[in-house]
Amino acid sequence: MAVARKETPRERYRAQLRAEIKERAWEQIATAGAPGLSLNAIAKQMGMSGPALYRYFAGRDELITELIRDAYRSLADTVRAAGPGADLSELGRALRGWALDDPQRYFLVYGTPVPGYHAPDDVTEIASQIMEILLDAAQSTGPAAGAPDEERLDAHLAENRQWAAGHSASPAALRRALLFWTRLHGILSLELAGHFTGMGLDPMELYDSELQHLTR
Amino acid sequence: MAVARKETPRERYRAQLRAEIKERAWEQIATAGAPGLSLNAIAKQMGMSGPALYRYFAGRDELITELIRDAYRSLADTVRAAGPGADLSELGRALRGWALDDPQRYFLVYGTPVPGYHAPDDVTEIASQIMEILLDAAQSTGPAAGAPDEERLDAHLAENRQWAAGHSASPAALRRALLFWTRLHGILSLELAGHFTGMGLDPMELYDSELQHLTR
DNA sequence: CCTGGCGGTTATAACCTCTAACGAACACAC
DNA sequence: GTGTGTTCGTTAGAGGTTATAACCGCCAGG
Repeated sequence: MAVARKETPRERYRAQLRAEIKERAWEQIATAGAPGLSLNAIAKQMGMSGPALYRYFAGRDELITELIRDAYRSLADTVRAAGPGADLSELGRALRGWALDDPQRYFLVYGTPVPGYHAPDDVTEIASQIMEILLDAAQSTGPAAGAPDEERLDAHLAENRQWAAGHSASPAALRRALLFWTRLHGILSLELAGHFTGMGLDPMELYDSELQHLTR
Repeated sequence: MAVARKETPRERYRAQLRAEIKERAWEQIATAGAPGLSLNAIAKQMGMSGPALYRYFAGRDELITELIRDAYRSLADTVRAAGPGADLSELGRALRGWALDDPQRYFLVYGTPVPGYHAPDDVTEIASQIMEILLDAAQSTGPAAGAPDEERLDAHLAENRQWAAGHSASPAALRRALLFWTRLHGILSLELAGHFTGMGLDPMELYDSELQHLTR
């Protein structure tokens, strides 16, 4: 254990209130999306008057950033919980479950960014942790070499692999991890945004097919 | 020619002003995203006072809806201009060019939706026109049958093809069109959102590889 | 005990969307 | 040419937001 000085009641209260604020924020986001989040409404909901929340968050941006951070952490925990030693199939199912569980949380991570916004460092840190788990799974899943029409991409990835952060994955594994990410995100993103509704097809069939193709 | 009664100066003026409002709106969206669009700011920029704009748009929502409509039309025009008779490669390049040309326009079509919002009918009409062009290209591009691991999906698509609106594409072509859509969107969406920045890889290599794989 | 920090309050500024009421200018009929 | 009605733009204002400032009371540690 670390030093972990006993928490003062004040600190406990403060942490608890911050958590409740975030709880309400998630509820609001679930029903009105991130742009519909209102500090004032949260405060009113909690029985306090507007500016009180500024004791706990520097402003709306900091609250949203905190929610994004939590969303990233939640995703990392989810894929971690599927492993270690999980293959891409399990990771894919875990990802889909996480996305469907709270679409707005997914959009907080992978949705339309605000042009000015820049993610804090620890968020990109978590993102690379996720990528590492993905790379582990990708390496232990499929063949180590690619088909002829994948040569060019594999060569590019072999030369530009700094995003893999020293991971020992083969170029083919790098490619699989990357395609896992982009392809599944493509389907999930369109599905959650409702672009499949009315088309009369089951996105899960598409998803599973892609997943099977990635792990063959 | 249709009857096309001569436009009155009033109508001309009105149309011109509506166009200018939309022009300013696009500028704002490009720099601050859709949630940062402000009718007041547009009015001030144009030298009029706030409520004047309500003569031209019923409100912020109608303006945004109109921009979404224009974005869809622009995308449809772009893919139409690549054809007719364009194959998936050309369509893919046209799509990427269109997306990179104005990322926020792309996000207006495929980005995070506002939970309450429902697209008007003519927008879904345009969407199905785009899908039809895609299906044409998909049918004339690859093989008519799928690999063994694509059987299940092809069967599902053969049974649920109402989204193809009576198009005569083979199940394999349906699958190619769908994967063209989801896979390329996956890459474009992540690229435009900046999720590749700092990874040190070229999204275009990934994109081209996927495109080549789709048309092989 | 008492004093400083913390949590909450109200007031206020500066935005925003949107409605209402008014005035001016224009187009059209006569 | 004159009247009349529609349209355009204005200001005023209600009600919402974020955010800051000033103030007050309470709890906690010295």
